Amino acid sequence: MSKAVDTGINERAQHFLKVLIERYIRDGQPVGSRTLAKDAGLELSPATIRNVMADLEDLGFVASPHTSAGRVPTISGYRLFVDSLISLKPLHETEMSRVQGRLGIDIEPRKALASASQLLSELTHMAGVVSIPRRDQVVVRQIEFVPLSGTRVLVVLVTGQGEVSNRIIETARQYSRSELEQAANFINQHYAGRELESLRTQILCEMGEDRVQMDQLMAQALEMARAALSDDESTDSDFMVAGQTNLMDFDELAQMDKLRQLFNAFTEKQEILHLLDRCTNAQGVQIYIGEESGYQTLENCSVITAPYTVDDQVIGVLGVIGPTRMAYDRVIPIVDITARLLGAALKNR
Amino acid sequence: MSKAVDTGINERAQHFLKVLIERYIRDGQPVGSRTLAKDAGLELSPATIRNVMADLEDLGFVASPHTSAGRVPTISGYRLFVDSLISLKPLHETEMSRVQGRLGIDIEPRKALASASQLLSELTHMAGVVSIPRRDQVVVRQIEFVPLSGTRVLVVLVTGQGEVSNRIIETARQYSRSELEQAANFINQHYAGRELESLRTQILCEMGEDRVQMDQLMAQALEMARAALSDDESTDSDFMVAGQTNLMDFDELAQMDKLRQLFNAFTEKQEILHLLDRCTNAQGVQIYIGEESGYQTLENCSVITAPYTVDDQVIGVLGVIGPTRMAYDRVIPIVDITARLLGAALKNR
DNA sequence: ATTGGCACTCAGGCAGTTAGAGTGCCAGGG
DNA sequence: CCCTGGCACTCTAACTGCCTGAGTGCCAAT
Repeated sequence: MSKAVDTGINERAQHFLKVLIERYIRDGQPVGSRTLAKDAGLELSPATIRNVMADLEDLGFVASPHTSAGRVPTISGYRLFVDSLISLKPLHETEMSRVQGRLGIDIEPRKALASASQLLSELTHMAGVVSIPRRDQVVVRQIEFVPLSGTRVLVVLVTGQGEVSNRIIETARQYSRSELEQAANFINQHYAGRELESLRTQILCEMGEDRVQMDQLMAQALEMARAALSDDESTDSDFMVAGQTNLMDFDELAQMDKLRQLFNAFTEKQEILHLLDRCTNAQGVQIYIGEESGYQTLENCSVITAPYTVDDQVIGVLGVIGPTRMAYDRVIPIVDITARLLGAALKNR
Repeated sequence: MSKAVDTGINERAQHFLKVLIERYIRDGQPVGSRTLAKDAGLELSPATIRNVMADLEDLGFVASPHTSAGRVPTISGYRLFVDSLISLKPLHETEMSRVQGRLGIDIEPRKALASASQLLSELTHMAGVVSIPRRDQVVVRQIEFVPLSGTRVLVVLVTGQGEVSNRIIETARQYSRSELEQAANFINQHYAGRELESLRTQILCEMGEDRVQMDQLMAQALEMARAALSDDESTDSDFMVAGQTNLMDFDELAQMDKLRQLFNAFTEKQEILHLLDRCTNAQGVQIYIGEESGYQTLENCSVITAPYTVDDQVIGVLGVIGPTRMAYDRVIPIVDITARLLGAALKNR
């Protein structure tokens, strides 16, 4: 019993597939029977290999671009490879210390995210992406109201991670500075330390229920908080990219129209955002090979992601985007480690 | 006496140059004598045209890629063209109303900038850039200090345009909420309405001079303001891009290495930033053709910029980046108008 | 089951040819 | 003096045929 899945091929064939894919990933040329015979280690003639390769082709794990070229892995080939054949290569020490250095503990959250995406792109020579944690999964530490001109009020929100965000709301009437201060005090005393999302729902709930017992101050404070937390822009998530241009170096992405689509996907954001969102739920490294992601745009690309967590709670996803022909054995550990260390870096606050 | 500059060529030759460049801009092919003879309107034979073209080549306004190709404009050719030959094409009505619609008066400054760059890229099918106004050229309307944990104080700065920015400073000792409030009051009363830059220098100055007469409150307030306004990150300027990928459609930029350099320039920002900065001082539309910009990266590109102003004061620059072979006659008015309307949109606040 | 042998296929590189576009120059004409 | 037609020349781009190397599939022998 070798691996979990029954692939319809014996262990020797799997070994050949593994070697073939490793070779193909290395030099990007279709792999022929002669080459494979040498690489495989076993003392077999090219002719034998040919038979095996024909089988692998029938099962859809490899394909040949034309009659007299070698074989190239298919999507299913890669899939089998990453699922059960691959031998992961741990990071080199120098790489490891580099990641640790750049994701040191005493770093602003925003910068940590930037470093992470930068690191991913540098280590893999592909594009690194890091989703920016959604505000509503974030702990509210403190809220402040500052009067502006007229009925406009500036709301300042300080999160548990030390990030600050502000927004301007219109109120029904003009409030004095001290009124606003009282309102803020009220909210801070009663609700600080909650997640934004739960805070929002609870406030809405209490406004519905206990209307009778509320004094005017409470009512005002809650109304203000409601306006401040209403979810138009604070909810929509975002991500950062680094090393986009690395993708231009890969021959398989060298056609302008494809490349353009891909780059547009980065600027329009929502497709990628969807994809990253999907990965939030899974745990550990996830891999989408080529069309598996479900986006036309990522046809010739693979995406490797991992959620990053603080106190065992997923707060975001990071990953790498590159051509299907990528060094999975190196990239997977890189993504894995980076996610862990980013989580750690965000914790110390 | 035709135009201001003596170019060493008579009016007829200038006319031919104009027609040649217009033609070349239209279809990107080297223009031959036969074609030019037809296009020029005058009843002249190709042979005559050839003589003129030879002159133009001697003077460096055109060049031929190889013996039996037509002529192509050189940098100096384009320069002469945009300086004295060009006939600008005003925006089409539909375009005009589109710009007006998207830069309507009641719009957040941030969004106005985004719209402007978007518009530029859409109308020209090239890349649109808009510099983000530097904070220190901006009027301070209001400042607030909010106590955080320990000695950390959150500084909130409201600008004349209604933008809000915040930053966290470390203070020498812990301040109470009311102390901070008094300090803010003091600053607001004495200094509101100034430009950030002048405010900063004045505060530093007063701290030096009148030390004697200051009571403790004033001293604290000024010290805090100094810390808040010290210029590490608040000064460094930034810009936004739209339609980067449009550049991938131009044949003249189709080589991956060039394109990559160009895209990197967009992400690394500082080169472009320099260039935009330079344009701040000039007034009206400015044009850099090819190597004129002084950047290797922009070798095959032209940059057309215009500063945008509020109350006759320049607060930023916007522009378009595209291949040297671009429709200058259309693009120049587009940049011009967009700058004016962006200025107008930012004024109403 | 493995292997060597053989016929077959295909891409890519090299050389040669041709057609077309355009040039420069010159000598003749208004 | 400026313009023009004519002519020889040059260069590119596209097509052609040819050849080689790499690789395959199949078959018969071990």
